[in-house]
Amino acid sequence: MPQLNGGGGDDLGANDEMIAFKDEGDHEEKIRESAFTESDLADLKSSLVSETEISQSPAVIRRGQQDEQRIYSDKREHLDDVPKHHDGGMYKAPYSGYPFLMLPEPYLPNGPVSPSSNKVSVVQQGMHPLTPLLPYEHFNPSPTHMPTDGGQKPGVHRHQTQEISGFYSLPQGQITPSMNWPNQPVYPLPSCGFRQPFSSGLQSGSSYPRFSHSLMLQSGMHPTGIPHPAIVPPSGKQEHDQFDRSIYNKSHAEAKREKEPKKPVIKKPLNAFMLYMKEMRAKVIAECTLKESAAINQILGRRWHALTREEQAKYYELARKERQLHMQLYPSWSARDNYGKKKRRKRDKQQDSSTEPGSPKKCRARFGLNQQTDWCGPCR
DNA sequence: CAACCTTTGAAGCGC
DNA sequence: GCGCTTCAAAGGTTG
Repeated sequence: MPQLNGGGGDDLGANDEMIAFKDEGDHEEKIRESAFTESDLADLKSSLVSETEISQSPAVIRRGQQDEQRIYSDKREHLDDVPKHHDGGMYKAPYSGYPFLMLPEPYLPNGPVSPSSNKVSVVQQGMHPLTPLLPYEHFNPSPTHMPTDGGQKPGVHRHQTQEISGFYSLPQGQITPSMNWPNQPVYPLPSCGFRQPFSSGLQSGSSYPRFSHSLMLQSGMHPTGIPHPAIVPPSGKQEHDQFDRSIYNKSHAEAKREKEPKKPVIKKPLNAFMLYMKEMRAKVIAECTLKESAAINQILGRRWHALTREEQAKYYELARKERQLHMQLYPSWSARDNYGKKKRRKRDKQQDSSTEPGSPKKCRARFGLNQQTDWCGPCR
């Protein structure tokens, strides 16, 4: 784990992070576990057991067992020494980068959150439990979205407990682009003389993803009925409508066959840099009046390297929490599940253009980026 | 309208 | 175990 106070590891890379996670996991586990009661965790455990029982592949079983074992052993290990850092229901994490680690009671299904409140305060409501960068502004946590009877859909993971689902049973909320992390560095708004070759103007509103109501209700939903940003329609957002239409263009059997195996796609959890990009993108857009993501990402890549270890550590830590939660929510999921689609496309493309010296598109893009060499200071 | 571009990091895969 | 590949987000651009 990245050293928050500058002590220890030099490398914030994935491997070191994971190793450090194992070594320094006690603190993290305590933080996480303080969100659950013992009975909650027992529920989680039993549900995970159920998950492994209904899982088909050995890999699924293996991961489910591992998760179950890990979670339960962690629970048993730390249940008695979990630091109680609650203040008015909001956990005060010792590490200030994660005010959202422990969700206050309003996040729980039975919490006092008013379902009618669409605009909620940052961090507290309407956002991803671990990434306040992910708004759920179009999600209406009406009771119809909350499976209180344990109703099970095909392919649904039964391990989802109410406690964990509480993490995701978030009311509508909106995050302003200016939302910051507690200790997040603030970049001054420059008089940016950036020349943008691609576009101009700042789009009103946030660039953060917005999950449409219909999307959530149809397939952007965690199997438990809890929407999660990691869950997207089977073919992705752009193919969403196409998917429905195509069914009617095919024979009934074909459509049925095609429809059945398609499950909501569970996306990979975001890594540290992705989380950083999500948070800072709007800021860079505002500062540099840029909209083209490739250029923005280059800026963000440089800024990422310019961050201090401590600043990066916040995101590595958050990413680790993301992975943890993702693993708990989808024990049977593997990155392999989303493998192959682009790979096949790329392979086909390489076969087609194996004799070509280079990609004109890439050269064009590089040329376009060369036009941006006169970035203003804040955009470097 | 799918694919591309661009970034870093995590994970999968093949050897 | 190492190196390569793929995918995660984003949205303008391209074909």
